[in-house]
Amino acid sequence: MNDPIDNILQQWNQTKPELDCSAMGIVGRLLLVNINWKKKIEHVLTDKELSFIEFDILATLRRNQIPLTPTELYQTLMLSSGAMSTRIETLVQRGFIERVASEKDRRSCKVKLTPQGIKAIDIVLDAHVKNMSGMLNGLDGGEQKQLAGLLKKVLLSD
Amino acid sequence: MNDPIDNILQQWNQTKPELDCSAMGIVGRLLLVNINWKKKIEHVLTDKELSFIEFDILATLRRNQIPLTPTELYQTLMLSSGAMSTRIETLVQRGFIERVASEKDRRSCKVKLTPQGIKAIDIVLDAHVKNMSGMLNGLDGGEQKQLAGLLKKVLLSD
DNA sequence: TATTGTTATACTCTATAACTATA
DNA sequence: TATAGTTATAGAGTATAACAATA
Repeated sequence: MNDPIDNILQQWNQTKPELDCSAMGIVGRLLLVNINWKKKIEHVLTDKELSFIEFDILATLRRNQIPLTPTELYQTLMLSSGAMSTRIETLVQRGFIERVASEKDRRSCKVKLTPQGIKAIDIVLDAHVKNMSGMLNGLDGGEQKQLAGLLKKVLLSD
Repeated sequence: MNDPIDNILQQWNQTKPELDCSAMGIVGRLLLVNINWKKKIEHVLTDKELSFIEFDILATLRRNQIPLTPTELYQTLMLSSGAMSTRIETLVQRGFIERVASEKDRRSCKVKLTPQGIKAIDIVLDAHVKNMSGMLNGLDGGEQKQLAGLLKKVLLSD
């Protein structure tokens, strides 16, 4: 059975037979799976009126249990400070988070989930986890473990 | 050995022990590998003054061997017609491609690589393939085949 | 002087829809 | 009427740098 990448590799093979496409077969497939999965994830999040990065901020706060500074957040989520400020502000205005002034350092603040924010992220998280399970339906349990292991190996080799 | 996702899963486990994180371990790792790999790919392409989508257009034309219409291009590359028009125009102005008027349908045209465009994409492609091979250094040959197979299975189950 | 966080600015990229020409 | 491709517009999102307050 052929997937979309098989067709691309076949075209390359006909055009440039000397080209070694083995790496392209892996990288191309991973990028394509990423596109498909991201669409499915965003579909669930949009349903709850959250962007991917907004979800990431709320989820990061939730699983850390303690409030984080804007600096910690933009470093964790690989965003500029300015972009993080904007995101924080819109989440504050929607009642999901609040800024708590620091007592030790008066330049700084902690970003904290509101009770409403906790409720919202818990609901979205539930839908998100179910959604991800569905995305993996094509693999059995053993294959899922295998895939996780291979991806982990790639991450650790970076 | 722990990767970044292990830490996230551990935090979730402490915060919400009832949450089944097995799917998150796979999806999270794939999204993270995608971020890392895309950065590396874009580093090589930027070096040659090409964006990812510009590279994709040139590569699509190269491996198809025959010129394609703008419509075929934006459908293949999942872009709007307007966005594709803009991309085509900048590539024309840089001498990589040209529009050839269709004889059969005077509304239409074919987008064709110039000799300079072919030379450019061939050089970039070479660097790109080498780059991708390097990205897979952490896996041996058997593991690479395994990963390709698992990703293919995911794509075919969508 | 350096750092925290915000604000102002400008830039890139896109989708949408209006538009032209042709089928 | 429908379609191919372009153009005009507006929106989302970002990084950068200037900025104010504090260390």
